[in-house]
Amino acid sequence: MAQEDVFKKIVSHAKEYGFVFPSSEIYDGLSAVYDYGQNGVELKNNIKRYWWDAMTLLHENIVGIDSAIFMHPTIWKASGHVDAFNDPLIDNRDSKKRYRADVLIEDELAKMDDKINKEVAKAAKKFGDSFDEAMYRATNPRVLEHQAKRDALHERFSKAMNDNNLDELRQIILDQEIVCPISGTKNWTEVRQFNLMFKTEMGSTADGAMTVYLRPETAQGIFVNYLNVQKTGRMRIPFGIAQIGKAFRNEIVARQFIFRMREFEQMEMQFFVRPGSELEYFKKWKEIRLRWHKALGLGDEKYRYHDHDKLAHYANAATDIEFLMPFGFKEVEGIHSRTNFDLSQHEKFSGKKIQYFDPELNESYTPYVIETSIGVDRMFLSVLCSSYEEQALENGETRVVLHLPAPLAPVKCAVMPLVRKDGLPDKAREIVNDLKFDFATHYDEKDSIGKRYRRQDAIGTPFCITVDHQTLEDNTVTLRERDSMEQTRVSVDDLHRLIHDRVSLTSLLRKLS
RNA sequence: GCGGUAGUAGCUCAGUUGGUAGAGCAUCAGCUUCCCAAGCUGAGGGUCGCGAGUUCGAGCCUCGUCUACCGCUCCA
Repeated sequence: MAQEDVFKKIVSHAKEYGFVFPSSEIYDGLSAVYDYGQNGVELKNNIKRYWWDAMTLLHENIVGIDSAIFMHPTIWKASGHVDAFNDPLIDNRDSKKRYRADVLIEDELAKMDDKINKEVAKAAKKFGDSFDEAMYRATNPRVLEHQAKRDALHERFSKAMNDNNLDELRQIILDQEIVCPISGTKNWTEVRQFNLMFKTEMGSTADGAMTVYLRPETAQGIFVNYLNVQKTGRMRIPFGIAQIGKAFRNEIVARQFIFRMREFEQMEMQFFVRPGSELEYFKKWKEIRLRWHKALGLGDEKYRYHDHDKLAHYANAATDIEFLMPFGFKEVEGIHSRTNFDLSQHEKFSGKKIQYFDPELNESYTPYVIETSIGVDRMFLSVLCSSYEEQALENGETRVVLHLPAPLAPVKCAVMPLVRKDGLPDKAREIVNDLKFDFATHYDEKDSIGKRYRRQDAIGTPFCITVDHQTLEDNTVTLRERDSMEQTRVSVDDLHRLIHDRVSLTSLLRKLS
């Protein structure tokens, strides 16, 4: 089966079994927004719990916070998000290529400069040593004419950019007869602005309202709380702050199911270190994070690092942990050495001193930061995709089974009476009422036992407990394991321990330390 | 955002030249059933993505719109 077909089946399966639904589906949906269903939310919560415990329980120098989605708008100026994601874009209808309108005009300006410079260079060659470039530029009529046109355009362009006048930008492109480098035509669309940040207003009256943004990343909530946590938690460098929360990006295109959504959830940890030691910690966190992924047992060969050659303005090292999805290796987690960029920016914009006094060095500095940032939804997708199997059975039938890591499974065990009579349901209920305090437990008495097993396979339940007539005699049940389909006869008294050994997060966490 | 393709029950799909919607699986109730989607009886569920138009009449034709997939494009 082609990988795309597998992916389609996984998407269907996710809906059919209550993992992921398209948002607002009865109103025809909302592009690139999805809801998690009754099983999806459990799986997602388990993933988050695994990450949270791995960070905060296993590292005594990492603490968590939960910052608000709304933040002071200046934060996004300091972080660079306001300026960096306001590109005016224009499409050429013939070549179907998209350009930044401002870049097209800047190129045109550069061309005009070239023309003038060539003119000057030609004159310089002609006149030799006695050539006075400044004088020539100031007096030659042709140069002056070109320069005037160029300056006029520059002024018009600057004004349009300052006023955020998109129609004017388009008009400039038309007036200058700028053509698409591919198609050579002037068949342009409107200029549109894509700001990746969602805007809203805070304050009830129109004139008193303030524009605020839905955060495009959770990291800034950590940076602006750095001082609070460091001081109140008596934290000493190196230390980390972890956070799980929603973030919002108004993506131009958002595709591939929950891989790229407009509303998504991040699990981020910012680790503050002494300047100069950042690359050492960068390396360390790359390893720690990969180990966290691999401990799930989804398959070591499905992971790879992707080191960035081109670094963002704030970073001095960056790598992705990529996972093999049905549509190829895709970024699931990013590990970045963000230098002291963010804290320095907030120091500058807030006017507050954000420094750490290092008692060992007896000096103050702005800490450097290593960031580990993982998308919850992408993690969810990687777990779902690698767990999905259409398995051919010996009897010629197929079963769909989710081989979810047991600690992440939405339901840990299902208890079912073999038949619906002779007091077996009562006995099964009794077992459920004992297990339900510790494990997500299902009870099911409907349909044949085989059908019930398949239903649990489809949502990845690791254990099925079946009550039969022998149970009434000797208090034993059969414990059926999801992946092998093998059954063992065990005492009801041992159930708790047997299940706990397999489904508790502890077993996963122990692999990490 | 552009281009192409598609949208009918929870899922997978059928639906003839335009004549008031079907199947399998799933769901629910009951019977049967001593371990891997068995069987029997019955039931519920769709204004055919949404909105206009053409027509005596639209799931089918036309336009618009929303959503998804594929290809561009973008991705701190």
